[in-house]
Amino acid sequence: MARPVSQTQIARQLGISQRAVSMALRGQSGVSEELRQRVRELADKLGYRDNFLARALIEGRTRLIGMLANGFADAFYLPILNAISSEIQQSGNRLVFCRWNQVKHDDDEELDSLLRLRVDGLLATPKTPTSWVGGGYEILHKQKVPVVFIDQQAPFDNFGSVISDDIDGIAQLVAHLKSFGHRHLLYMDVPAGRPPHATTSSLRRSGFLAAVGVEGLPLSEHHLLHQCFDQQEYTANLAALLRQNPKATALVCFNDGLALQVIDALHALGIRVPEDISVTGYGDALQNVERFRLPLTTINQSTHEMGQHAAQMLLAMIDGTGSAEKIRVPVKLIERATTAIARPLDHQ
Amino acid sequence: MARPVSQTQIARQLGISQRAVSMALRGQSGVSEELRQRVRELADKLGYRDNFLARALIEGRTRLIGMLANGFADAFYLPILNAISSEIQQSGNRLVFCRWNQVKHDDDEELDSLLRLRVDGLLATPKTPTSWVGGGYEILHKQKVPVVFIDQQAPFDNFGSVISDDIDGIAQLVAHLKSFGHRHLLYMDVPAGRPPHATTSSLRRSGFLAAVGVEGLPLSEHHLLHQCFDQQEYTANLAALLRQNPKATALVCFNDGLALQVIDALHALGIRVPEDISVTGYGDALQNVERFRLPLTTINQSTHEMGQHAAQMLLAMIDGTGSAEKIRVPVKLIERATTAIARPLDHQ
DNA sequence: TTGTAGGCGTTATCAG
DNA sequence: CTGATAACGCCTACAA
Repeated sequence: MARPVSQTQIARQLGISQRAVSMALRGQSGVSEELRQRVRELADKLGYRDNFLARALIEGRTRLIGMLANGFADAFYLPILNAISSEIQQSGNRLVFCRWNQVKHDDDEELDSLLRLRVDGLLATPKTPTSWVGGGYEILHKQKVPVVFIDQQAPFDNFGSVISDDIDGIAQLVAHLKSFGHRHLLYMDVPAGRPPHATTSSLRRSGFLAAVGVEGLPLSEHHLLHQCFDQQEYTANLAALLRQNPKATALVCFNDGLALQVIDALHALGIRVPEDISVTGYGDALQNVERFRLPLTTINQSTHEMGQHAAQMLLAMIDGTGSAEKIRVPVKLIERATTAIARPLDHQ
Repeated sequence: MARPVSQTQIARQLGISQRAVSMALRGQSGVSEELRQRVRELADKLGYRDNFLARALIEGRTRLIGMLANGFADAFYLPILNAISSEIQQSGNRLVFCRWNQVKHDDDEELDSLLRLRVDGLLATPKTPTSWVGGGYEILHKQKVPVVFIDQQAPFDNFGSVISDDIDGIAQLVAHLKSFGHRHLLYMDVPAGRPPHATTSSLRRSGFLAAVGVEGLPLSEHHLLHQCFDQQEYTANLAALLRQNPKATALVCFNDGLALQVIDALHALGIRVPEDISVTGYGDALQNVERFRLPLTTINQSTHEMGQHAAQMLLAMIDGTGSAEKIRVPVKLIERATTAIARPLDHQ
């Protein structure tokens, strides 16, 4: 690919200065109308396009927005990405999409790469490091690059964040189950402290404990089962948990994906959902869920709005009309088919 | 956001030339080891990062790859996007994501914006214009920007393309239905010539006609029903079509999404699937489809591979180790629950 | 109305 | 081994 046409080339062909070309093309005064015509014509003929990089170098802004996320596999993030790409594009900026490094446990490489690109701002669903200090995010923080976290608490004051109300969501689920007569609930979690879900995981777990307390329900010593990705093994683990908690009639799962795994395990154990045990998901991330054999009762997180909020906040931070806020988007319970009136069952 | 540290600033602080800093940081010979140390230390301390824009200006390449697509809503493209983002990132390039303009009927604005950014290459699932000449794509063609089309025939020799074998896919569906004893098939299409599906639509429709001929099945005069997005209206249209074709026992749908709509319409008419009428989808784009009440028989298009092929081809075109190819990815029939042995039914 | 000069942050080509 | 100096494509002063 040969180098594209530059203003200098046009100027040379016309025997004029490069500056005249620049002025003419941008419609600024300082060039005769006649010369402007000639410049325009030649530019069109040669297929001239202004070089965004060169301008960015001068202006000190690139109109590039970094977007860091865990790929496009998780359906939960799709409405968020959709909203974001839409907002960013409308604003005349461009989205540089950056995937999580699937092996490393931080985002430092990706952040470095985005920083070298001189993005004007960053939207991120970050991996959660054990500590935010000393890592790539602290560099953004110090350099005052506008950053908005999505689905993750902001670790610095000058970072914006858009999260959803996990505590309230879990509370709604627990209240819902209680209203169905459930008294012994168990919480199904993802592996502790592991990305991608580290923050929401701890929030929902503690939210569960709090909600159970508020509702005055008994709390089992073994109220929690961590996910493992071998379905056989998970089924065995779940069987053991139910044996330890024979009165349990409802399982509150960290998210929709885990809920599906739990339901499969229950079915493998010959336990019916929701007749024998109720199950709840979280996120309402499953597409076409109303077509499922067993549509999941879950919490909807208004993901599209989350994306919109995040993009708009970031754009406002960049052009100085707004500052970093912490936005908490409300959630709502979606009652479908995996929860029902409690019917105590003896697991043995 | 203040301007980030530059080599010149480092040089000034150290009282040396900017060039020395450049050499030192890139580990090139021409600088004493001792000076290199001092440069490195100060650079780290100041949080120096090389400016990609400046380098791109000189090198004439940006390591930016444009990706033009219709957002993140259509599940069919997600594995493609996933594969692409993965490949691009591994290669040390970055993806600039560009959404379709939802109102215009061409991609010219987006292409212009990408061209001004000087992307090194473009991956696209383009809108299909009535003519490729005179539009934005012809400009890329003339300027010899590496381009790979996905799920769309390439209109120029120097464009690569990765498509899947629609003709064969439809043929497999027709053969499958015939083996179940179906003789009267109808084809359900999307609105003619309308993006996003213009090309695949015409391919599948003609593939259907061809396959029906090859299999020696009768072809009704009214073999086709176009999608409309009002479900009420669509149901009425479908009822009319079935009245015109009382012998029809199988409906071949343009894609999975349409198949779902068709199934809903059939159910609204009190027609059972697959007992009364068999329905096929296309694309295998539905997530968790095995959990549906009615898992769809469909054609799997190996979307992940399509993305990989496209990205790898584009990267090879960019670095000159490969050229534009036309890749046709094979498809395979996935038999699930919406097709069954034909049982003629009188629709009246 | 036009041209010249300087700079944005880099790399590359020269001399010294 | 080092330091000016000129690109890259563009913009903004300033001078003509």
